[in-house]
Amino acid sequence: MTDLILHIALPVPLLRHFDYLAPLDVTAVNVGARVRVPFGARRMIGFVVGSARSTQIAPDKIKRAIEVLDAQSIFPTELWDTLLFAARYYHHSLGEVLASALPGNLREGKTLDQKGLLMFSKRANDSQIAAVRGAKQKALLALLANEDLSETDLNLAMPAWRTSMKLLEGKGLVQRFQVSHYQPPMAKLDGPLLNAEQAIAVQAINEARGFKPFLLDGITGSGKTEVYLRAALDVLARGLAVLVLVPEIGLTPQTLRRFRERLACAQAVMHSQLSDGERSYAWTQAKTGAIRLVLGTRSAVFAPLKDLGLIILDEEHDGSYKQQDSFRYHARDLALKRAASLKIPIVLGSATPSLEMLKAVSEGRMQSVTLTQRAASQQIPAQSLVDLRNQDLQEGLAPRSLVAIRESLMAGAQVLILRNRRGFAAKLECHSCGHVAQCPRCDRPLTLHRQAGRLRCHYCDLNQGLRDECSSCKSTELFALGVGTQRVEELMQKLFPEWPCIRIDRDSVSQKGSLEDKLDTLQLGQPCIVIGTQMMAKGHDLPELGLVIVMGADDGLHSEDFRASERLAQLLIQVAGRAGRSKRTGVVLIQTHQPENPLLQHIAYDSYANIAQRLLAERVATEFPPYHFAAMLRADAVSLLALNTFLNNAKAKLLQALVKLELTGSINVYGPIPSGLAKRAGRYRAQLILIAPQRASLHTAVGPWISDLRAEKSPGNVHFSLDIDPYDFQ
DNA sequence: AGCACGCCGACT
DNA sequence: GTCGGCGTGCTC
Repeated sequence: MTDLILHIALPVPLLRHFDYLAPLDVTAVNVGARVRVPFGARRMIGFVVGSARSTQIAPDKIKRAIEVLDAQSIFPTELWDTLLFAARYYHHSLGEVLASALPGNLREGKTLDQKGLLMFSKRANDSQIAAVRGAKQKALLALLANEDLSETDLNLAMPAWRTSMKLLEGKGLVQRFQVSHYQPPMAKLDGPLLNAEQAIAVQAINEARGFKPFLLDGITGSGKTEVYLRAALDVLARGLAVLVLVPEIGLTPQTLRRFRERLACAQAVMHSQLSDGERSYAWTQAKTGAIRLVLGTRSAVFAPLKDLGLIILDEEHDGSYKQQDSFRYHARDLALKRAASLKIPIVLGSATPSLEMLKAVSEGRMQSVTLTQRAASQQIPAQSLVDLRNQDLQEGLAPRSLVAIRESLMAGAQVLILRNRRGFAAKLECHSCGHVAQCPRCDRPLTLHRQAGRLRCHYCDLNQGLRDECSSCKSTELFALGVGTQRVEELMQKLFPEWPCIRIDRDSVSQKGSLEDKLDTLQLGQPCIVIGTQMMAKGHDLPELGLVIVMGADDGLHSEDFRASERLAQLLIQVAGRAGRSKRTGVVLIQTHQPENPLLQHIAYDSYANIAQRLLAERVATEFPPYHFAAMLRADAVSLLALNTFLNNAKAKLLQALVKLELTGSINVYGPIPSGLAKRAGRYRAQLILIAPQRASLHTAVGPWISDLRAEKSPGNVHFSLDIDPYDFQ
């Protein structure tokens, strides 16, 4: 009797599996089961991807697996198929892909049995409650007054509740316990009447059977969520489960609240801020079918819901669906793949759909349903461009903007100053005519290297000194674009000391619950100034917002990133939607040095549909996605020389391979291009960009190429990764 | 990715 | 004399 050989995928960045002898007592294993194995000097959890009776591995090298952890595959078949596809498509290690689809507990080999969810129960009488001093502790006791609550409920009800809960437990006023099957208390309210467009959308989705992708193209305030709720209701009534994806953690509590109010079924959230216990609980309960609706961010696309009948993905255009490190998957694309694998409908919603999905609609691969009407009380905000040329700016703000801010505050409205995302490489712009220094050969903006005092082209070797005057209008007032909005907060405090100024960006809201706290403050409606980045444009309701000032719009017009103008259009239209939800008529002022720029003109005065058509035509002409297909080899190293040597070598290898594969000319290779962002953690970064008219030829060439690069030891300790369908071209 | 093995500088 | 720096090589 020969030993059973197991093919195991391990969570290491190696594009192959490893063979092991099955444990002595094991005669059969299922594909997809987890296995504990020795690997070098450590132990790891891997996944069975196959088995055999013989192996090429020498008998003295092969090791025996320690134990098989699951009798069955830990993944539902349909999810397994999607994960296999993803590993192939993104040229990523299967073991890492499979591990990334599991909650940490299960990834580390914990057993699948349900140990239950942590619940909290009040054990205090009225006199004890009266003696409690802390405001947060009092609030917690009030929440627990009539019902026991789970961690999930508490996260929803009160940010940063854990410290106060610990104190209450210490006094014996609260007790914790575990339950295995928790049914949260659920109300079921009737929804509002649908308008005609919503009714058509709901009917189309509810009648769909089999794989059927919908693009729900609805302007802000047109009631997309109501359509999601009705579609979910129908699917749940048929005994099937629903997966809802949103781009940001910040959007989960308010969205979950709406789903909880309306749908009577067990629901759970899945996002990166869950504790290990919460995460594996939600995962396991979804798998057994106890939880019927999962609401989550990017990684929830792997939620193993039993009898999944509908996927809803909100704000489809949002870049946060693309993972930006290690396993660089796009949750929207994998959601589509999963829906296809399950043969179920999927609804992608947005007020500003991505060009990829608009192209799919035009080719008949996706059905478009549109919502064009707003709820009656909401008005479309007035947008206009503020000409910055030759203006006397204060920290980048024009006199007209400052006047508008004062007027708005005096009228009792809130003001949002939106800074475009940072991280664009600096450019040299003329304050007099708005002209940005260009490379004469490549027709692309030159990058300003301030320390060196040089202007460089990232697409050719042009490297010139700074000019004293604008090449277009001879003005000598030149300044760096892409810098200089940091001190807006100080200026606001100086000019408008009687009104509070709130800064909302990654740094200021990194603590748990801090964003919600700030948003709650804003919803109270007191006039104030908010300085925020693009996260402010996402979904939050600000009823007293009367004025939005957009700074740094020009950065989006002069970027190496071909997607910058699409993103700028989406950002500005989304933020205008925030102001448009206001009870007052909103005003949006877009500051620019190029008021004649056609894109800005269209953003300010035209519809997104028309902008998108123009951008699509541009992408055809420039041979960029979605009409061509892209991949990117990103690399970083301590030494600039090692970095460029590696990328040049990689480029040469690819070009050689194309000759061998008779694919010469079918892939354009650009680079090495230095990353638009400053070097990070002391390492220089650069990349090669691959653009091909056919997806197939790109994948044929890239597969062997990346394996080759991995096999070859890179001198100078160069790190690299492959990004298929990159979102960010910086 | 880890982790071990291996060959050169400032510490008890 | 040896603790430890991280270069490079391997993992069934």
